[in-house]
Amino acid sequence: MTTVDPGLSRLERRKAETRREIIDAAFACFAEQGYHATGIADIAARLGIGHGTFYRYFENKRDIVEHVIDDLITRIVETLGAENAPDAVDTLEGYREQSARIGEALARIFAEDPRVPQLLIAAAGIDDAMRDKMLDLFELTTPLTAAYLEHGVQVGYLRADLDVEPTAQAINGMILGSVLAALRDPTPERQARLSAAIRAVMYDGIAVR
Amino acid sequence: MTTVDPGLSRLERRKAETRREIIDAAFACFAEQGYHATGIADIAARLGIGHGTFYRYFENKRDIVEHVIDDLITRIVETLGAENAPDAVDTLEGYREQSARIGEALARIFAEDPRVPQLLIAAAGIDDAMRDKMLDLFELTTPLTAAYLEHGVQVGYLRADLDVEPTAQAINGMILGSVLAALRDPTPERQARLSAAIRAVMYDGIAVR
Amino acid sequence: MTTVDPGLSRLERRKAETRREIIDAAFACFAEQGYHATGIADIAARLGIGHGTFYRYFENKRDIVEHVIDDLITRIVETLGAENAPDAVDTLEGYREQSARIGEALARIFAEDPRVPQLLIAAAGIDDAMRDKMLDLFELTTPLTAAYLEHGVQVGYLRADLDVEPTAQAINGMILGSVLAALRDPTPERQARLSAAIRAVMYDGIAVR
Amino acid sequence: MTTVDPGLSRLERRKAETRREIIDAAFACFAEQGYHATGIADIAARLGIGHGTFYRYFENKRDIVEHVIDDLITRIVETLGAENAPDAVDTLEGYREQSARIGEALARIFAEDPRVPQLLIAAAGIDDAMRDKMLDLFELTTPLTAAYLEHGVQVGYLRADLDVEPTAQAINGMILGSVLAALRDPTPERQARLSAAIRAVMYDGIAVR
DNA sequence: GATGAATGAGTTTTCATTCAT
DNA sequence: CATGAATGAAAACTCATTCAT
Repeated sequence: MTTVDPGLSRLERRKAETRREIIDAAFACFAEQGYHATGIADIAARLGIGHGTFYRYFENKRDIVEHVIDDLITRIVETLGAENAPDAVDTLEGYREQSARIGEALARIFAEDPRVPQLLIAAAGIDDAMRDKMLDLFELTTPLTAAYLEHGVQVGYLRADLDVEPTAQAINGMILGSVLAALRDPTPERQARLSAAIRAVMYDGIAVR
Repeated sequence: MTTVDPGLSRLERRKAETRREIIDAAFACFAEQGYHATGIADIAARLGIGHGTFYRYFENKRDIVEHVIDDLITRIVETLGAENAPDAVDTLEGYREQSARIGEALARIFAEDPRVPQLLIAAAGIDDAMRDKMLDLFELTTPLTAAYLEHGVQVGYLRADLDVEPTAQAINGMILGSVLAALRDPTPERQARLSAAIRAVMYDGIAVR
Repeated sequence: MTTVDPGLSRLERRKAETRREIIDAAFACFAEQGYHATGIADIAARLGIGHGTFYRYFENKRDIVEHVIDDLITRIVETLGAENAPDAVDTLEGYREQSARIGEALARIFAEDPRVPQLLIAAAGIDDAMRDKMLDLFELTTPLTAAYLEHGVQVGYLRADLDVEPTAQAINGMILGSVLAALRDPTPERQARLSAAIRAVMYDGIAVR
Repeated sequence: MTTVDPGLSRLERRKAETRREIIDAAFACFAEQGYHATGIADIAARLGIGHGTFYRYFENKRDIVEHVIDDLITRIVETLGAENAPDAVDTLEGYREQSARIGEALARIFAEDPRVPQLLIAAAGIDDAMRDKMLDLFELTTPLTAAYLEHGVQVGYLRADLDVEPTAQAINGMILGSVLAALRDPTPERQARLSAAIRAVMYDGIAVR
């Protein structure tokens, strides 16, 4: 996914490639069996390398899981960032469409490969630092969403009295909920209904006018 | 917390008490150090009992964590159930107040003792069965919330076109988000703002009318 | 089996009775599950007594197995002794009949309750002292058999050049073999054929005259 | 004892060697202290290796004792097989000599290293499967001896009316008895007398003609 | 005297990490 | 540089034995 940097000697390139492979193998192992149930030997075996070799590329087990998670976070953030352009939208209609697009992008990451949310959940249980990293990831999305809201308020199609940041958090909570729901029932129809409900709540609220 | 049943011999009472103490000690250990970092010896040491004694009360490590989590879930569900009375509310205003009350009850459980959400998160990483139990817990709240919505629609103060169940999930997602947010920033002001924002989104939506 | 001594107070009689019951229960447990697989709790549970009570009657696990085995040996030796009367037989024919009778008595002990040889074998594996006790039991039969041979030689129907003691050992070896064989194939026909073969070897040898 | 297969890489050879060493060390430990009293740590310590290393070569304690015993049985069977050639003997005299040779071969195994019979006895007490394996070993010798008898009957120097198989069992019982006797009194004179007595019983019987 | 709750020594087993080849 | 053999810390779990009730 992340392409290997160019301009390196062949050896360095090969090394970076192996690192990549180890990260991918570790990702698969951790997601499938969990962090503690995964042994370094499992990761190495999946790649067909000696497990001593692993230690030439990563310090220790903690190190690799750190990299796996960071890699994952990078991918998620990149995906979000790619779709992210709050100031490119100037009407409520356009905004609704943008919301749907971002939702789809997230679905692509989370629902397409259920190992992704599984690993994120599992990671939160490794230790305090990891749990914090996961919470950070969740919090990190707040400003992204907040930027949209802010823009919408300024342009005038969102309520002027929005408490932007907490509102962004609330919205992201709904997205998180849909990611978790997808783990139990990943049928597209279900996802679509949930996604529609989220947008309905967001834009119209639930109260009768 | 849960009081020990009466009408038992002194020995039986003492035994039930010890079980309770072990569950509480295990809760503390798991929440503070995580499941894997906690040894049976740690739990026993915290209570000042021999670690062999532990095995007189619980089958094994898996057994105790199961009980700790089930105990926790019971407490949460009981709390929710106590505040739960969808048909006791007949106006939108009453409904808003009820929402606030439930939110506060949850805050009492989660924010008062941050070890509770910490443990729930950590538990999700233990194994597949535990992760599913946690997701179940999250899903379990859907019908509770849905019952409220359903009632509100019937009485007429909620929009007739609500897709009730997914909407309930969306709302619960916001609540989950606020629980997670509380782990990072547990200041009451922050919580209050978030809670207010959730209710604002719920009832009014974010769009300008 | 061994009757409880009379002339004791009621309490003493009760105590002796409980000892007997514990020995019997332990015999059953050791024979069925083996010495190491048997816990004191198993023995107590089989009797429906508390396992603390066990220690009022026997020092420890080693103590009980010692008593179980000694009890068993006593029973075997008594059985052998009851049939044993070398000087009551004065003809080869009578001798052959006597052999058959002893063989049957042994079969009654060993074949009737296969737990007996099973326990003796298992006991030999407990520790050096026990193994020696089992070997002692085997050796102990040598003088019994030797007495018969001696008598037969003196009376004149057995070969004068018999090296009595080793010959007795050889004969007892055949008996031991038949006990072991009975464990694998306890059908009476098989036992009868083996018993007949032993007597044929003993009295006639295998060589053509 | 069993030589390590050639034609292997140095590492493979070293590995096979270590396996052998572990089997030998385990043999010594089991024979000296018994199966249950022997810890994996004892076996490892005797070799000066870490006890984790043990688990690179054998699954668990049961696995190693299985190998130790199978190894022992193989050695015994090979020894018996090497001396075994029923049809190479055509006279009663040759037959008697052959018997003596086999007896000596067994004595070499059993009497030379008393740990061998000790281990076989101890093994019988490990569990049901092991006890059966030991009884199998004893039974396995029946057809070997029976083949000799059969041949002798056909050639004509053994009684035509022999019930061959049970007779073979009876003879093997005598041999077993002598093995056990050797454990208590391993003096060669004693062994020689017993061996002579066995042959006397076999060929001539004990009765006066 | 009976009981069974408590205890902890002792064992097996796993696996991250090191390092000689 | 890759390898996997070796290692031992660490953890779960059992059960004989003690002793307060």
